Amino acid sequence: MSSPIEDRCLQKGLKMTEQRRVIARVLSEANDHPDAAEVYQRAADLDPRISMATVYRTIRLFEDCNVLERLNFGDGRVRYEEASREHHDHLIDVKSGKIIEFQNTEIERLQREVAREFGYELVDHRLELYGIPLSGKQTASEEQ
Amino acid sequence: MSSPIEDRCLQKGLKMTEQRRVIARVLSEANDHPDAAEVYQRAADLDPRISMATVYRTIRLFEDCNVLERLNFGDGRVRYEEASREHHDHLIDVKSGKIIEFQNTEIERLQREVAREFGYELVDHRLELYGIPLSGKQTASEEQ
DNA sequence: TTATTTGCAAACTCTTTGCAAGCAA
DNA sequence: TTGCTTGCAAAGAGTTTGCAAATAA
Repeated sequence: MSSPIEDRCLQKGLKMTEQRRVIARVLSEANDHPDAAEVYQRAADLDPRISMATVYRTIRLFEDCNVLERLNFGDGRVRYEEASREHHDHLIDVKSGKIIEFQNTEIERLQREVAREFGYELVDHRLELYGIPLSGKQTASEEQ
Repeated sequence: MSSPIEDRCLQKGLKMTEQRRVIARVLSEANDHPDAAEVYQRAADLDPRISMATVYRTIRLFEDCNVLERLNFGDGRVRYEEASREHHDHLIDVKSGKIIEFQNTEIERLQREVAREFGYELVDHRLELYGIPLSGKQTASEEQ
């Protein structure tokens, strides 16, 4: 039983050890944005033969292979998510910590425009919105 | 000779030591986005009686008083800039590391709209654009 | 078989903290 | 004077690395 991340590693010719398979599965199955310690926790639950050092080495390997994306919401923890998924930005609920993923093509278009105004071609961007729930309103998402 | 940050600290009733005055001046005079080590370097050049611990404590103090803003461009270094200045976002030249500050009210409006769609009131945001210079073009800014 | 990967523990980097001495108000 | 601030060195948190044993291909 392989995971999407494992498949991408195989395509790239990486040697797949049991530890890497487990970590790939943890990351593929994560619907949230775990940090290294959380990845280790979940991987160790599946297979206790995994060490923290291997988690760090594997995370870095996956990053270098562009199968994993590093997130940094400025709270001191580096978090990760699968990189193969469709592009999106993040809306963070500052009360609960809940993270909502969204896309907005109009904002993306304006970003390219801003970059071009300054003489640049946009190659990447990072957009995070921080919000508090509107009073008396149900939030529009149930994602974690 | 006081600096804008020192003035704001005095308004807030902070006890101003020589160390705090020097660090405030370093931060007020910085046109770039120094990290803690760079702040220490510049402060120690002005007054060798300053320790790294004091730099960290003072940076935190200034942050808590909202005279200093924490930046995180995802390169593993936490950087700072004076918080009293007008709001802006950052365009990072990935070739040279140059950082350009910009404002775009249309993007900001769309951000509030996105947040509201999900049932949130936008309280903060972080937007960073990463670009490479358009070939054959002069970049539109000389800022560092 | 053999080059790569792993676990362990030590090392490293960045940041925070306890404490006695120093200083601003 | 007196409570806040400092420098120092030690402690923490998070991450990386050297090395011998284990393992995928």
